[in-house]
Amino acid sequence: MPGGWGTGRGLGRRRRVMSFLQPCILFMLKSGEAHGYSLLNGLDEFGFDLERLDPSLVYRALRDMEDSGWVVSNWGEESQGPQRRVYKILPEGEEHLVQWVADLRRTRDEIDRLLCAYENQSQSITQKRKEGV
Amino acid sequence: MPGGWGTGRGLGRRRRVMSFLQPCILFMLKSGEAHGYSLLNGLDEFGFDLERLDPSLVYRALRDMEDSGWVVSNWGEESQGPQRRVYKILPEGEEHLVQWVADLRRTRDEIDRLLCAYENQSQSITQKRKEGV
DNA sequence: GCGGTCTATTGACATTATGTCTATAGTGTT
DNA sequence: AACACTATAGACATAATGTCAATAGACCGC
Repeated sequence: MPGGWGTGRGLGRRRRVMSFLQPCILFMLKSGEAHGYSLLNGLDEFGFDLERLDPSLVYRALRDMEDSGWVVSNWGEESQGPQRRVYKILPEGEEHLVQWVADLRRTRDEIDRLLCAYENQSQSITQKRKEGV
Repeated sequence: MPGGWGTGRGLGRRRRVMSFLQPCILFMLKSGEAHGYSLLNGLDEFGFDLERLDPSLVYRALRDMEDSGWVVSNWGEESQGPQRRVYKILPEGEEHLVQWVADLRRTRDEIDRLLCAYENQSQSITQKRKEGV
């Protein structure tokens, strides 16, 4: 949603989030600050296949969220290895996550509606076949 | 999926369908042939807001699906009003819908996973507060 | 018989979201 | 030194959507 949404027609404000990436990362940040690489490795919990997931997507998501004002970063205390940028969630980010969750819930319900309709239709066909119609 | 998916990294093959449009239309076409405008008006059943939904999206979805070989169209028998292009689902379309449904089911489950995690976290915080921790 | 409204479809252009590849850099291992 | 692993960034390509505007027949009212 960088920037705000159009005013015209469309699918309704905006297409639902499917790129789960941002909400998942935001959610992980709720339990404490972290740097990109560790967040990347935590994403398998949400169904991401780390073999395929390109790290640049995660870093981009973080930068975008920082531009949106949902998270802040600073270069972490030097430990070992290369410098790491440590991200922290902001109140704006928490608020946004609440909305995102509500949106995801609606999305799930809509998917469910289609799935139910699909299953019912298949079932009624099977039913008719059983009844010899 | 026009054309096939990349071979590199990414979110894993492809991002899940969220633009529900194509699967919903395909599903409606399962119960009988129809033209764009009537399909458009049927979309409110799936949670689309017809006030906002730009008709061109529906027509484009239909053309794209025809290019993909999932539906065919021909100009309907002249009834009244302007000419209408009548779409029919093809076996390839039905097969594709099956895959789409499986994909949607996975998508829903992944959303559920995040939602559950989110709810559990909020709950455990409330719990801790109750316990005075 | 002209203007508005509803049905019906199309095309062009703009913007956003994603995917893909490559570069850079420090650290530890062999 | 070559390699693998941690860590991040940038450029470019493509796909998915959104937005606008044009076209056209039919019907309704005045």
